[in-house]
Amino acid sequence: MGTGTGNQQRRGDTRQRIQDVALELFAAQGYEKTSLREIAEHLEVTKAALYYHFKTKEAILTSIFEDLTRPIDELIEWGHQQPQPPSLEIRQQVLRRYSEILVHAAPFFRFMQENQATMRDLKAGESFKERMFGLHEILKDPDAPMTDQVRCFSALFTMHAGMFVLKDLEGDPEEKRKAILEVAIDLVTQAHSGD
Amino acid sequence: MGTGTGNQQRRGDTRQRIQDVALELFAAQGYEKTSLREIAEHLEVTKAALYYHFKTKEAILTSIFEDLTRPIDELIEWGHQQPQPPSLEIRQQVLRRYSEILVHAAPFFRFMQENQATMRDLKAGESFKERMFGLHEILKDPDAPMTDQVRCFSALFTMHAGMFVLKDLEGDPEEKRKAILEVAIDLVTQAHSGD
Amino acid sequence: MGTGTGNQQRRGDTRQRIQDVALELFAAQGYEKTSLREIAEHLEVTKAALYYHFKTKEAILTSIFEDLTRPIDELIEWGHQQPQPPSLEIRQQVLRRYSEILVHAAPFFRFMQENQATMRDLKAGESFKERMFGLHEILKDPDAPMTDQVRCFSALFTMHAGMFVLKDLEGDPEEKRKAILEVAIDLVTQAHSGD
Amino acid sequence: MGTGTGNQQRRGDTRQRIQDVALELFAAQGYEKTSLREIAEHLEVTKAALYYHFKTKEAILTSIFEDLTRPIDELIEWGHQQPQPPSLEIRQQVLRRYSEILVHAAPFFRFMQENQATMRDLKAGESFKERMFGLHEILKDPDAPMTDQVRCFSALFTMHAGMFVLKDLEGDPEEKRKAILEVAIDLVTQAHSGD
DNA sequence: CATGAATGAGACTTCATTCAT
DNA sequence: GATGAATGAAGTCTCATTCAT
Repeated sequence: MGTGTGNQQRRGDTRQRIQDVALELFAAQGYEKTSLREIAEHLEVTKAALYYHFKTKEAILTSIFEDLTRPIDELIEWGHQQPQPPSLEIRQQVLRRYSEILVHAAPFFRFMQENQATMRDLKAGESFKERMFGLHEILKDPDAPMTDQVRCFSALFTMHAGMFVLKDLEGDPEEKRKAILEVAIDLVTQAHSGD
Repeated sequence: MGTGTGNQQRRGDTRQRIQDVALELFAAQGYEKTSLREIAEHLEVTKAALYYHFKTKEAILTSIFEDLTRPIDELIEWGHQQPQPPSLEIRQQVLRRYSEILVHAAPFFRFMQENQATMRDLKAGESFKERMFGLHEILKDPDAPMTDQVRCFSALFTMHAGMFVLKDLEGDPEEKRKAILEVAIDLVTQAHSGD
Repeated sequence: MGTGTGNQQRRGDTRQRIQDVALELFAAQGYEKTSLREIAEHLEVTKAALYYHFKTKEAILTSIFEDLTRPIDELIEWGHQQPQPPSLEIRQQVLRRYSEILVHAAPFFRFMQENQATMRDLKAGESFKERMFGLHEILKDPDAPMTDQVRCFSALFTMHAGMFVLKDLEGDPEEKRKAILEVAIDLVTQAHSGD
Repeated sequence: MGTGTGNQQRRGDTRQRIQDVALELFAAQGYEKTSLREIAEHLEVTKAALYYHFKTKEAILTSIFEDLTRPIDELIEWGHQQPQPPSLEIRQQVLRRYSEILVHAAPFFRFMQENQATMRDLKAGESFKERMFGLHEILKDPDAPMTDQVRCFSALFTMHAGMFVLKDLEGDPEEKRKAILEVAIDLVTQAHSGD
């Protein structure tokens, strides 16, 4: 707040700071309702500075997306290297790992969840859907009945929606997270046992 | 509907037509990315005409919301008149009815699902969340363990997400819908039996 | 200039006034260096008002172009209805008429002459070239030698360039105009007599 | 060109390379529509590097102008050393030399022709007009009638416009060039003989 | 010789909204 | 019931330019 100092180690990390602030605001207000002016003001930079680091507004989002989405890619890749169809143990581990990923980048996934309409015609949106299907791919058994496939999807979505509900529902967050994961694991377990 | 009325049925139903077109566009592109100009053009009216029927853009959305959301209110009310905690039979019926509601106003619920960020600070958004909690209220048993409560939420979200997935997943739509309902019912059944 | 009045018969003629002011400024400063802000200020309107009447900046130019270019189209059409190859009398008359056209919309043609680079990739620019070729078409004899064809082009360009030179060269404007026309007519006459 | 020098010829000629690329782009797109970013990218340098070599964008243009315009200055100077009024032979030679000059720096003169509006308020633009009048000065006989003076101007402009037409008109380029020169010479010849 | 980072000004454009008719 | 005309605010983006390193 003082004048003179404050913009200390602000050297070379501007790009990162833009991403951070942008995500924060995108998550808080939505993508469309967040203007570049706002982002710039939060950073105490000019709008033009943003354009030095990113070609367009969408590019900011895309870059965030790429960074925060990488763990999912790695999870999918790992999944594909496991024997098919996946054992129950594998499935459960996929969910556990995914839960971990969601928690570590919660604001981002909340954003994705709440801005589907916006993302729909952005390249990043397409990629995200692909990743969801990718996850489903490694969870499901293609020869299982439709209900079991739905269960796998349900497990995924339950965890996503959990993100959104966690905030608005009473109870201890960590306990809720565990309950959600348990229900999700239960779903794939049932999908496995063939019920 | 009558015979021989020609296009005079277009008299006085402008308000309805605005709602229809607006919903169509909101669902297709999102709320923010749909401008009043666009809506007016689709209707071959001027923007000013919209303002004769609705005070603001948000009012259009709100009015749609109120119309399409009424069945949920009725469902909730019905639920509240049943003995508490609800029997399994009741719970299942709530889901069946809800599924029916979702299907009959699919574009609207798809819209709600994909525009959460936008809805968040609109009054309608708040109301929607309330309704979701209302449904949860009549599904859940407050004395059941957390996992069971999550299962009830999961049932609800699975059906919502189904709306979104139905389009992009292979398979017969009707069959998918049934599978989704089945999984949801299964979830509340487990919640009921106490694990 | 007094306050209060001044915007009298400004009813419904805004579109025309935009075109007038725009042409004036485009001619004085060039297309790119004339901003919509400037045009709006000259008219004491907001920028947004311009957009009520024209879809884009380019559309303003295009509309001016279409209005002021029509006489050329008519001349070309008239030319095409004459017997081919054209008699000397006809050729001379084409030039005389063209001279008339240039004088009556001098600022516009001066603008076209001085903003070729800008016009090149605008649709209007293409159309203009077409018209020039159209005029050449009705002036030239396709079987005459190359030099005679060049003479016809030269006649056209001499008149155009005249527009530009008239201002900066000493002498009575009307006299200069006549001299230019005479030289141009001379050129097509030579082209006709076969060198 | 030498043996074994590799790309070290790129040392110290950056200034020249900037001019080359800039002219190329100015000619292709116009001055205003060519940004320094674009120039820098074509050269695989940063914008800031341009500022090491030139003080402003306009300075780049000016420097090009000065280089490519020198032959005209020399021609004018040569013309002024000839007896006045100029003999027909002299006049013809002026045109022949000018034609040569135009051809050797065709893109530049094309640029000048197509960017008159832009050049108007640049110093370079003024200089160019002066040079054109300078050429006219050594071509014309001040005591001849107005039509003959126009003819001299026409000869000049015909050659300029030729530059522009050459591209878009059918026929062998070299043949067209000769025809244009012939017509121009014809014009000054007539101007000389007194109509 | 040249780059990386940033700025200030300003461009075109779109939007929701208003109001006299 | 609706239109024509306009506004004020704001948005995304581009540009020429600067300066410490």
